Amino acid sequence: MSDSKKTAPKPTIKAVRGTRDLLPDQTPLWNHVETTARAVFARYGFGEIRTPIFESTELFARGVGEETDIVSKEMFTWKDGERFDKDALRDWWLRKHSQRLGSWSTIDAPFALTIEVRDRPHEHEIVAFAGEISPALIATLVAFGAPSYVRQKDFDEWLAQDEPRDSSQINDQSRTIKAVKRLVVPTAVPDKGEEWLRDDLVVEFASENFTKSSQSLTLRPESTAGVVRAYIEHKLGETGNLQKLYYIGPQFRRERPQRGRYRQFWQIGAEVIGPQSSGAESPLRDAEVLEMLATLLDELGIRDWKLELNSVGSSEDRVRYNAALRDALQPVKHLMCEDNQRRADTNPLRVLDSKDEADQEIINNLPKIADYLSEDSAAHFEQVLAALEACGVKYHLNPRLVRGLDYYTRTTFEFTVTTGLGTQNAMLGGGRYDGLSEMLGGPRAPGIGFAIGEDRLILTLQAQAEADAAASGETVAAPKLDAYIAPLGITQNPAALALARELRAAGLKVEVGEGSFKIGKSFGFADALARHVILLGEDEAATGTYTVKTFTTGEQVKIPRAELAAKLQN
RNA sequence: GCGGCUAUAGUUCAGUGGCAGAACGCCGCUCUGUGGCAGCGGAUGUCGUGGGUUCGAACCCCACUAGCCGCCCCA
Repeated sequence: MSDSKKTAPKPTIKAVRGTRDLLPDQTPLWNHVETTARAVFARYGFGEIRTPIFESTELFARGVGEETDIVSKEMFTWKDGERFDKDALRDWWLRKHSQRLGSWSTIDAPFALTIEVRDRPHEHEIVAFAGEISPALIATLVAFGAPSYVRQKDFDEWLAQDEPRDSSQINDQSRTIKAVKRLVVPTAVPDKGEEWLRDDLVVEFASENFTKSSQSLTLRPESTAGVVRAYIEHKLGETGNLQKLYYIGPQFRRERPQRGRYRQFWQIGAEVIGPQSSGAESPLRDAEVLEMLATLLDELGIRDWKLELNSVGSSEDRVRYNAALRDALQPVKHLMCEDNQRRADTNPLRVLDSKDEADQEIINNLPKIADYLSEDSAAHFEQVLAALEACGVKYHLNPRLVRGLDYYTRTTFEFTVTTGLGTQNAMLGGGRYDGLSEMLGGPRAPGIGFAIGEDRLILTLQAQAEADAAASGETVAAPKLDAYIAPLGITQNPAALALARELRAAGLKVEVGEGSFKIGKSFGFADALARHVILLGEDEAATGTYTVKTFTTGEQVKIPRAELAAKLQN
């Protein structure tokens, strides 16, 4: 015992910031939400689409918008397939020095090593000259001509600082060594001396790009862009039909985690998109989507949702409104808070979102988007409202509802709740995106969609359930298995498993105990897990009649094996 | 990304410079074919991680990590 305490414990690995595990006590609720969503979507004619979890970075830059916070600072982006292009570098170097090289230009020159700068994988620096990482060879090369670039001492120090402190860091070092071995640069030629080895070479080297086959990829921060990409890629518009697509899956944004805000979070979303001739642009679609969401939230038992609705107009409307806002803000912006002063110049729309109390009066007197809608946009919005009223879906017009993704046009909306989410009270958001397909290089394909924050939905449901439990004084019990089989001795174990197999085949939910447990302990396990306990001892094995106890009533009966399954159903 | 609060047993938390605790839960026994109740007994642990101050640190200081709250943004 004391020995094992002396060995240094390995550092534990925990779920990374903003991610979490959903354990079996959580997943039933998640599955319930997803099952309900699928059922509702199916009734409205939606089919499921599954798009990749990572996409080309370019997709989000163009779709979501380069200037949005999501794209500019919250994406998990990396270079994939980037390899050091030794040939390209050699060609470059030989070309650069062809005159001086003369006949040398065809030979294999010794190489200089470069390493990736730590934590900045796309920057390289030269550390030593060598074909292999051997101190002897390095020493030789240093003597030969390397000193103008790197000193032996620097290289030694660099190696030393990478000495692993414990086993968990070995991989890190191996990676670095591997990087060193991989990145090989021709820079020196035997017998030509160090005249070749000048600092300007390093500078020039650093400014050249010697990577190949790299592409920038990004974990999806939202799914609409990917769905529209798929719509374009598979030419779904060519069918002429309206496409109604839904998805359920994780999204990734590198934000500071908070309650209801995670770096990996789940969205349930849907998109209605198609060529104009399919009716994709019809206000009926907007209303249908909103009515469907109201139905879904009702069926899930979300009690206090509120639909906030606005129209931000077409992209042309928005340009005009932005200009009007900018003009209106110019004379008063110096009275506003720092954030709003900045927004007044960079993104006037966002001023409308401001919660700064002192600025509210100014904001309320700013031009209203409604006054800048084109006739088409205004008529479209009116028809959406009319259809909602016909369906009896309550909404609140919020002229200050401005959404942060660039692709939104016309109808925008948000469903908020008051339970369980604190200030992150937006549980769901969406809107129309009539120009998105074109932005992604596709055909004209107006659309409307939404994304539900599943994590937030679940938090709300849990908060509601807690409030109910507190009000009624009752606690919700986890559903129990139908039976627990308690073998009374290890010799009964095989028979217990055989019985379990039989009952499970009959559709019962069954757990099997272990014959080495004492009977009291078995009862404890059984009561925690199941509604009935089946005792399996020598008597039962001999007679084929089993003792079954029902925990809720305390009743205990003997049941022949053939009748067990039927009796346990109740 | 910014500001604030927090981190001690499986869980909820107490402990503000001097032997690391309570409750619940857990384990054992009373009790080897009837548990839950009861009685008795037991173990809970790198006090988030790493440094520093101190004779002495869970406690004071610094850094880091993570969570929560607010901002920002969004789902």
